[in-house]
Order: sequence, then structure tokens, then C-alpha cells
Amino acid sequence: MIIYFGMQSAQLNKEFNKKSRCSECNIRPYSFCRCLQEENLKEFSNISSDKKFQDKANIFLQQDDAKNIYNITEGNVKIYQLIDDGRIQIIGFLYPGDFFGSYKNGKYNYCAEAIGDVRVCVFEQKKLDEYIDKNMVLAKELLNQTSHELTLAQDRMGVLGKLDATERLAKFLMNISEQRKRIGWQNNPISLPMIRQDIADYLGLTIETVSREVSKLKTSNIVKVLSSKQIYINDFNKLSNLSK
Amino acid sequence: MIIYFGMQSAQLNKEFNKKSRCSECNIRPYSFCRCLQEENLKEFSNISSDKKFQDKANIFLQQDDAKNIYNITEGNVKIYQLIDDGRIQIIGFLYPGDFFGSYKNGKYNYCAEAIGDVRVCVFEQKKLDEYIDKNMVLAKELLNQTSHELTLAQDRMGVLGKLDATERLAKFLMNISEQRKRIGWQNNPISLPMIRQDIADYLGLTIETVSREVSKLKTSNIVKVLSSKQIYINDFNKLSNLSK
DNA sequence: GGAAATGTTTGATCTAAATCAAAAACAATT
DNA sequence: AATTGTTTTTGATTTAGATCAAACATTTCC
Repeated sequence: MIIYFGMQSAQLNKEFNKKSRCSECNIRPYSFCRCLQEENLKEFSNISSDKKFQDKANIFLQQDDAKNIYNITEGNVKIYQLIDDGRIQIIGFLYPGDFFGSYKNGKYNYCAEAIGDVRVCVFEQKKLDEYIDKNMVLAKELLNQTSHELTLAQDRMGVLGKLDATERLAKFLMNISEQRKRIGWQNNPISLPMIRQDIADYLGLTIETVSREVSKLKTSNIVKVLSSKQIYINDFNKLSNLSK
Repeated sequence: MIIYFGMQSAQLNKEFNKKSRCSECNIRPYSFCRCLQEENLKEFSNISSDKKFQDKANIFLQQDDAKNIYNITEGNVKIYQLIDDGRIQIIGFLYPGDFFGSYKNGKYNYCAEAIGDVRVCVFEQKKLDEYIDKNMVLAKELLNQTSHELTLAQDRMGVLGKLDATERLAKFLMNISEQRKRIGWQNNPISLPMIRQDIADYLGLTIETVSREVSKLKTSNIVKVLSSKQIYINDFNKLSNLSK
């Protein structure tokens, strides 16, 4: 910051007190940044940058050199692996507060694509790593969050390996509802940011099976389909029982 | 350590130089402990303890209060989730150098059971956490390892969600072979510590399908089945191609 | 507002893997 | 070595969900 001689006192004050991006970030309580103290936010803002992506934009591809960690501040991101011929496995649908990318050099383990308009904070691995050395509370927070991500990934093995189509869809809807609640959004009705094909590729099913399972839930009055992407859950208990 | 008055000088010296368990551990280069310096090993030995389990012994159950982190020094461990009625999803087969359990209080995310005779180092969460505060290199190592575990878990979603039975078994055999190589064991023939039922529960298949797929690999001369748990891979290229 | 493109639903048929069944191989115990 | 229990293999049948096909709904864009 450069302070010119003759600057007005009020103006000067304003410069000093200028809010950093992080200090004004309203998703921070739900993100790994929540471990930081107020006084560290200014510095932390400086090691990251704000970036926007529009619907269907690739944030990175699996074969790209892994350079960054991304933290979502607005919108949804899908991360997915391409098997070979064109088979897709969607790893996850991410929400504000979720982070993705890689700490390690090398390749990313998945592709990342914006669903709708997305805003992220981008951290270079190197800078984040340097910051961690200075503020170890962040290392512990990242360890806790990554460890929690791992338990979620393990839970998904059970879904993909052992649940039938009905159970998978029920669990999916429950999970979305809980995710929304976690970040302070209404948990009912739920808005599905992704299309049916994405749900299918996430659950290891086909689009037709997903559609049929939604219809079954509708017929049995467990959900009301307000529109294809707006689902009202009439009976959380029944849905939860179906989801195992 | 109690030093009695009148102790001989040679004896005294021996006490001081006594090797710690960690310093004599030969799996350390393959485990998260590899990040520690020689001079820290004695202290690190003191915050963990050695424990043995025999075949089929439960190390912990999913509903147990999560208190420990375990590090395998000998043998194999299977970690698995029980869905409800009795459906089982095996999350992973662990090898010497792998760790499991939980840093966080709460419940474990899976059950852990010994396959054959097993030796582990047990760390109490609290003690490990205190140690991390003193030696931050361990936090970074755990973050890197957990982050790597997460990528493996994500890869498994593709296997369970998108691969057919032939591809699943081929990938499984390749993975075992690579895992063995990683820790300096011969990568061919491979020894499978687990029974067919476990392979089925790991791959989201039935025992019959696993058996049939093994037979197909045998018939097509890609592997030789020395015994049901000893597999010689005749053609790594073909097996790798099958595994996608 | 209408055409084109994209996404969703429903029906008919097919198939990979599950289930059911039984024999064979192997290991453990007396 | 015979008995018992466990694990694996192979065959016959069934089935959940995939694939194929077509209509229907919704969004996008001149």
C-alpha cells in the first residue's frame, strides 16, 4: 500500500480498515478458512484470487498439471472421472464451502466442471503450502476436512457396491437435503442443480432408471416433483427408510 | 528409567542407547512415520504401543467410540461397512504401512478385522494430536497420505459404478500386484490373503461371479491359478487392458 | 412465436450378473 | 484315514437394470 503525502486523514483511515475479500466472505463459516483468526484474513486474501466460471465451463481436466486448490464461494461444481470410451463416473457434486483440486504436484485425479454460474477462490499449491508452514492450524483443518471427505467417499462405496436403484436414489435425495441444511439453505423443497444424466452418472445407473425411480417416489407420494429440478419431500421418514 | 547407584558403566551406556521400537521398525519407510527424524523416534515410540491380533479378530467395530489410529506393521486388515440386514461392503484390504481408524472423536466409519496374524502400532488420538502440535511435519505427512487415500477411494467409485465384472477383477489383481511391489514384495505371483467372498464384497459382485471371472482369466491364459490364493500373472499387458 | 435443440418420461426387449442348486476341492479335527 | 466344516467351482434359472425406441416437455435462440 502506498500512502501519499498530503492524504486526508479520513481517506487514510479507510485504506487501513479496508475489508479483505476473506473478511467479507459469507461462506467462510462453512469452509476450511473458518479456522483462521480475523487478523490473518488479510494475508490469506492475498495468497488467493477470486475467479468466475460459467455453466458447463471446465475448471480443469484430469490430465492437467495439478497446480491449484479451489474453494467454492458460489454455485455448484461437479467432479468426475472419464473411464475411457466415454463412460463417466461422477465423484461428487460440490457446494459452496467445499474445496477441490490437489495439494500435490502431478495430475488432478478428476475433471471439474461448473454447474451454473460459479465463483471460486483459487490457491496456488505453493503459496498455500508456505502459508501452512506459518500457520499450522490450517494444516490441521485441512487434515480434518480431507479425513471427513474420505469417510464420505467410503460411504459412497457402499452405495455403488451394494444398494439397489431405489435405495441409491433415496439416499441421494436425503444427502442433497442434508447438504443444503448444513450450509444454511432450506432443506425442503430441494433444488437439484444437475440434470438426470448427471444423477445417473453419479449413482452408477442409467438416465432411464433414475427417471423411473423418481416416478416411483412420486407415485408412492413420498416426494412431489414440483419441476424436474425441484423436489418437495413429503415424507422424510419413508425416504430415509428407503435409503438404508 | 531408573538408574541404580553402582550400575556398571557399560550397562548404563546400553540403557541410554537402547533402540526404540520405531527405530527398529522395518516398515517405517512405507508408513507415515517415515517423515520423522531419527532423533524423534524414541519419543514417537513412547506415544504408541505394539499390539497383536489373530485371524478374524475384530480390531474395532463401526459403532465403537473412535479413540485410536492404527498403523499396520505386519499382516493384512480388511475394513468394511455393514449396510443393515447383513450386506457387507468391504472398503479396503490394508497392508503393512497402511493406517486406519479415526483422528476425530465420534464413531469409526467402518469395522476393522484382521486377516491372518496382524501386528499394529496403536496411537491414541489425543497423544498423536499433541505430538502433531510439537512436530508439524507429521501433520503435513498425514494430510498428504489422507489426501492420497481419498484419490484411491475416488478411483474405487469408478470401479463400483462403471466397470463390469471382468474389468473389476482385472483391476483388482493389478492393484494387488502394484501394492505388493510398492512395499518391496514380489509382484508376481501374487498371494491373495482374503477369501473369494471378501473379493466379492470388495468388488460389489457375488462369490459365483468372482469365481467365474477367475476361471475365464485362467482359460484365456492370462493368469495361472497356482492355488485359490496364489495367482501367477502370465500377461500383465492383457490384464492391464482388461482393467481399463 | 415457432423451430431447433436439449432434457425427461414411459414402454418393450434384452442381458449381465444375481440367485438357486449341487458337486468338488480343500482344510481342520479327532 | 475318516469326519466334519469351509471354501470354491460349475451349471440352470431368474431378475434388476441396461438398452433400444419413441413420445413428450422444456429451454434456447433466431
